[in-house]
Order: sequence, then structure tokens, then C-alpha cells
Amino acid sequence: MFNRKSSVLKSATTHILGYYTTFKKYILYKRKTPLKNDCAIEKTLNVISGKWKPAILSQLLKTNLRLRDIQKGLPEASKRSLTQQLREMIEDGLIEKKDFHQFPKKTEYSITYLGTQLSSVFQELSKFGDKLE
Amino acid sequence: MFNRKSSVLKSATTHILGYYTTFKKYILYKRKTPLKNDCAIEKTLNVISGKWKPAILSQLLKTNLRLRDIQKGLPEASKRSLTQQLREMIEDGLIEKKDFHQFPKKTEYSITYLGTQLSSVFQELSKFGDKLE
DNA sequence: CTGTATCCGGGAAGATACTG
DNA sequence: CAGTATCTTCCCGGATACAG
Repeated sequence: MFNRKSSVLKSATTHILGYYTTFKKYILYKRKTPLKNDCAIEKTLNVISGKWKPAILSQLLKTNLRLRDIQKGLPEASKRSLTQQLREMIEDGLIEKKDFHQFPKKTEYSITYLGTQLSSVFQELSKFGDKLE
Repeated sequence: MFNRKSSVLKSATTHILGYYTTFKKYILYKRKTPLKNDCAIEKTLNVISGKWKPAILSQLLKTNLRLRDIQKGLPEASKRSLTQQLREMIEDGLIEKKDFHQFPKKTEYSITYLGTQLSSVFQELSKFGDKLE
């Protein structure tokens, strides 16, 4: 989960797992600045602090949703960002995806049991946020 | 607190408060992507999710500290990052700074009452983090 | 010792076009 | 519809030198 691999295209010099390469192709690399995964607090922050993650999770805590519906609720977010953050949250086990094999494509995102346990975290975050200014 | 101003040097084209300029000098600018400050959850996340903030706050929840001591506890963080994150947390009212006017300089950072209320947030974050893998 | 000035690299996320 | 490919912009935080 930490040092999460992402795919990226670099046209010039880039790095693979810490080593540099100049090949122009999609590669997997580890995050440059490793997270302090020995701290439970930072672990949680890392899985929920994507730009749209709290918003998505709040929605999914209420009901299952298709990508289209998530977009409708977050019109400012690009589709790319949303699918990326959804993918990360699937990797982290917070949510699940179900594919209905049909055309046009249909998928549905839902919260996992682990994900539901975030609600007490959100409750505290919200309580504190109300005290700010 | 949101749309916090930062100073930055751009050698080419950059923007001031949303408008673009090509002057090469230090300017103040607002964040390009405004935060959704209507959500209490995101408010909290925004004030605690700097790279070293949770670590600093955890320390200050125990005792007052000088910059030197914070650095000792976080040898991987640069001085610049630490002072910057400390400054932001002062702006957000989480911590306070006391200057002893002497030479060599001496200052001391301490948690505010608002800051102490973060402990229940951290508790939940920590509890959830233990459930991750 | 505390803090700022300056420069820079890299990862996150936006825009847009395309695929199945 | 759902998702990826590609390029671009932005901004956080590291390194280093300097100032009071």
C-alpha cells in the first residue's frame, strides 16, 4: 500500500525503483519520498487524503454509485483524477468495484467493511473542523 | 486560512492572484486550486496534512519544544520545511510561538488549546491505521 | 540559533483525445 | 459509459547559502 506503484510516462530521464533510466515507456516506480509507514496516523492520512477521496467516500458511505454518478456529484473533478483515486482506494481496500459485463459498460463502486470503519474517523475530523475559525 | 499565501520565485511566466506575469521576483499568490472550505472534514485534513505536521503535533502535545529539538526528533526534515509548516500551523491556530529576546536567538513552540483538541482526532486516525494490512 | 532567500526536482492532478 | 494515453501546470518540500 505504501510506496504505491503508479504508471507514468517520462520522455526524458526518469527513475525506476530509485534508479534512473532514459527509456521512453511506461514504467512502474516507487514514490520518491517514502512514507513513514511505521506510524498508524500517517497510514490513515495517506489513504484518505487524496483531493477527492473524502468526498467520494462520504458519498459511498451512503450508497453504491456508478462513475457517472460520482462525476455528477463532483463536477469540478476530472474523470482521470476520479478513476485514479478510485483505483488507489480499491488497492487500499476501502472500496470495491463490480463490473456488469454489458454494453454500454456499467460498473458500480461500493464501500468495503474496512471503509465503513472510516465513519468514526470522519466524525472526529468533522467535529474538529467545526472549531476552526 | 484557506487560499493561504505563499512566496515563490518563478523565472518564467507565473501568476499573481490569478493573473499571469513574467516578472522575475518574489510574489505572493493564492493557491490555484481553491480548497473546498465548506466541508469541515477537509478543513481539518488541510490543517494537519503537511508532511511533518502530525509528527510535530504529536511532539508538541507532550511538551514545549525549541526548533532545535524538533529538528533533532525529525532529522530527515529540512529546516525550511519545518519552519514553514510551523508557520502554517501558527496561522491556523494549532500552535503558538514564544520569542525570548536574547542572543543567540531562542524561541519555543507550544500547543494551543485548539491544538490539544486534536488528540481525539489522532486517536481515531491511529485506531483506523492499525486496521490497515 | 532561528529564520529567510533562492533554485530546483518530482509527484499530483487538470485537459483533451482516444479506445472498447 | 468506463477507462486510458499523453501532455501540461502547479505547488510542496529538499538543498544550500545567507541574515539577524
